[in-house]
Amino acid sequence: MGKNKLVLVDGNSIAYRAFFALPLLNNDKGVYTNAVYGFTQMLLKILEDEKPSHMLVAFDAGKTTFRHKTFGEYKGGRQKTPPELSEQFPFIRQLLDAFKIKRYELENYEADDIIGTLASSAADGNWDVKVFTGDKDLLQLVTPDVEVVLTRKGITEVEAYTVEQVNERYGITPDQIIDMKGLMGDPSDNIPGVPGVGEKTAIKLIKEYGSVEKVLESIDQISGAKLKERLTENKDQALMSKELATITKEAPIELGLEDTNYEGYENSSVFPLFKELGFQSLLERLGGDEELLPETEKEELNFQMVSSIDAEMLQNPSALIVETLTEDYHKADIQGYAISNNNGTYYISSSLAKGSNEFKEWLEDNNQKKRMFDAKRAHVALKRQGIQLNGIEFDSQLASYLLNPSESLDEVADVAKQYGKLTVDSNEKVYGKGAKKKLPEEDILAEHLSRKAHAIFILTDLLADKLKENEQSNLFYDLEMPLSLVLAKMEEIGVKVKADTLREMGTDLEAQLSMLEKDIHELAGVSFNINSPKQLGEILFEKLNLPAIKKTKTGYSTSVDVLEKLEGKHEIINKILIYRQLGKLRSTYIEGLLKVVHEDTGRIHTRFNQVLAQTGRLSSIDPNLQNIPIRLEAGRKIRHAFVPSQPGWKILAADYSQIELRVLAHISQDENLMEAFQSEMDVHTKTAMDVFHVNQDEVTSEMRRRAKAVNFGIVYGISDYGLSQSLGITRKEAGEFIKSYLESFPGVQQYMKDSIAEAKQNGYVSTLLHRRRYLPEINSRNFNLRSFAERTAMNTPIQGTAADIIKKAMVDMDKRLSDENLEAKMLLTVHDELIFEAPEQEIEKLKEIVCEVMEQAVQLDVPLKVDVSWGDSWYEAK
DNA sequence: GCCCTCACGC
DNA sequence: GACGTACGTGAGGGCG
Repeated sequence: MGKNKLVLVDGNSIAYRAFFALPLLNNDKGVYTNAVYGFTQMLLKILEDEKPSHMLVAFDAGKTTFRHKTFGEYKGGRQKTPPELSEQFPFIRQLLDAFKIKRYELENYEADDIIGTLASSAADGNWDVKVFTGDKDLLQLVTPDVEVVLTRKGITEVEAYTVEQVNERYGITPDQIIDMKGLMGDPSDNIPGVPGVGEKTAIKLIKEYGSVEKVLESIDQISGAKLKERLTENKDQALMSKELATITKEAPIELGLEDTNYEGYENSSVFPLFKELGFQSLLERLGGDEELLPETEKEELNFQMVSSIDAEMLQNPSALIVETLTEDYHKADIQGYAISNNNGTYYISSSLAKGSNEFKEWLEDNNQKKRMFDAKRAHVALKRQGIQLNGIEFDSQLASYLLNPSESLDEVADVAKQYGKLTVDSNEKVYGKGAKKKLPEEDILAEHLSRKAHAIFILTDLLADKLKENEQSNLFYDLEMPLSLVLAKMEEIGVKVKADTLREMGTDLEAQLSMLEKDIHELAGVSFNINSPKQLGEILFEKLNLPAIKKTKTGYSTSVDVLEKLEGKHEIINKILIYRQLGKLRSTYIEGLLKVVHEDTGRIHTRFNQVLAQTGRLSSIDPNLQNIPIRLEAGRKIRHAFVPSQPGWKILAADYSQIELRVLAHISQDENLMEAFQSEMDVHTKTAMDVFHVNQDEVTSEMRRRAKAVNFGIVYGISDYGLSQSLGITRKEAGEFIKSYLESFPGVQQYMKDSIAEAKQNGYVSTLLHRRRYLPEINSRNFNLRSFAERTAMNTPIQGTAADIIKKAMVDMDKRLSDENLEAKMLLTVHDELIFEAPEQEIEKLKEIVCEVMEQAVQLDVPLKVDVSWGDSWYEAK
């Protein structure tokens, strides 16, 4: 017989976590629901992941407990539970009842004690127990049969602790947790401990002596006069603290393990409560699971599977679906079409479409307007069938991205669900996923595509109105829509890559790597997989006994910053660093790129994702051509392989100089920063002068390096912690740099304040061209979430405006190239850089045009500056 | 198939 | 005082 699975939940703790992790949501009746919502998410996750046979949620009861007899001030000074949370507890109880989950509370005892008692009574070997809580104190309950799962961040991100993991994290056994607390105390429960003893000292002492009692017996042997004195003076307090921290396993509870038996819940009792609370998304989440809910009625849609194509279908305007199943549309076949317009909705099979010249002409007719979803995909797929798609009036994927970039809207179903009433099944539901993905029967396909087409036809007006309301119509029609076609063109052209050059570099790397591997294995005295952080960590920190500087949640960290700190301590380190660097080049850039070079043309066709990045930037996949190495020479050589596609042509690269800082100068109107750009100063030197209060000729290279990192931080919105990491200094020092920076650039400081205020006021921040990013967490009472939202509020207008500018330059540039009848082709964009190929005789002209177009893309109050270079490869164009 | 760590670019 | 900290994509290992 299998073991019983008992899940015990610390109800108060999880409710608190949920409350502080989520913004203060309320439902349409004005009742706060954030804690209930978070609690529900956690419950669903537990039921799904753990599938418990037994389950119970324990709550604290009343204000005083048996511990108050020991120590009257126990939990003293603790802030009162916010009323916004208190009022949610009745709903949490209702929720548990609806889920048919047992709940329990006991006068004079805390939830911990109920959990401790039940967990210990389940120690007969027939039970697997999991305890869910946000309170680290409960780690004392861990045994080989009992795991404690702590919430990490948000609600549903958790970390399970076994005996080994407690030991790994604290270096002590679970039952020594109470000894640790006895010495260090716990401010949140007002447990005093021994003054002056914190976590580090407590662990050290417990590791050495085993328990509080043993420590107190051995005070004489302990080094440090001050510590001795404190331990001596606070003996009783230490013992009492340990007692307070100890969870009882003998609470007089009136229910036994069998009473916690869990048999699942019924939608009929859960759904009405969800509805009352306004948990629409959870309703849908459960509703989407066919096992839990009978199929929801889809509204009727009249569509025709047509056998011939005629004018009735080819209306202006129409919604058009060009269906592809393969993710990479450069390779995808078209599986079928659907058209929806005022006359009706029609499914057209791909074979029928292929034979119809009328249909082809309609697709290519710029005057026949098409409403679409991801038009770039259709454009590229059709191009390979010899069809030039024209007349794209509206791309609802782009529109919904502009309306809210944080919604991930990968397919028509997502947008339909969010904005419309018409039900569209997800592609996964219709086609399956992974290895099982396949075309359904044709009538199913026909209905699916028809529903998509119909949804798009209806959604277009709705989305267009919303864009107008947001003053985003220009952004949509004049920037993102034309840009999608420019990107389609760039992707279709592709960039020529010399596979032979890559292969030669690969052979060379191979030789170096095998030598390094041999050396590393010899130095380690054993053969192991250097690419495995786990094995590498064991070799470095256990076998070779090097000091472990940092841990990840799964083991030792072996990242670059850790290894760099160990350089000089052992010969092996440097070799590992080089091995890593070269290994990355081999796998990601040599092998990775070779895999995607098109056999016939020798070109690489990336895909730019125009609807993903929260800031408005583009991203690039399959392959990512926006992270080709440049910083280190060994990697930079990869760029030798990127060459013009025709003899006599050159590669030309144009990049904006300091575009983000120029944008910052413009937005903030900071006089000091504007002056720096107007006088064409080196901005990092200028920053160093102001931050370190020195003259230009006193700026050392170290000062400039630090100033550059500060500017980097400003541009990317990193925290003092982030800056401290990148400079290898303390967080305090990093904080002081930032402070000094903001004093030197008061306009910037004011901008930062204003931007946060704007986000609080409107709920979003925006860029020069009205791109938006919503920041609901800006008002969160969770420090982390709020801080993150604040940094985002400061940073997104800067990065997003820079993205606006280069996108505008791309659209303008595409037009200029054709107006001037140049053969030059735009190939790539890397955030602040555009890459072209052109016949050598066009280079001079191209340089001139590129500079003009990029620098004049928008008018700022500081000049935009572009650096251009060209050569026989991307490497030479530096 | 999914998660984690690591590493590359801006 | 907590907590984990710019945005992306991709490779490899290790687990189920």
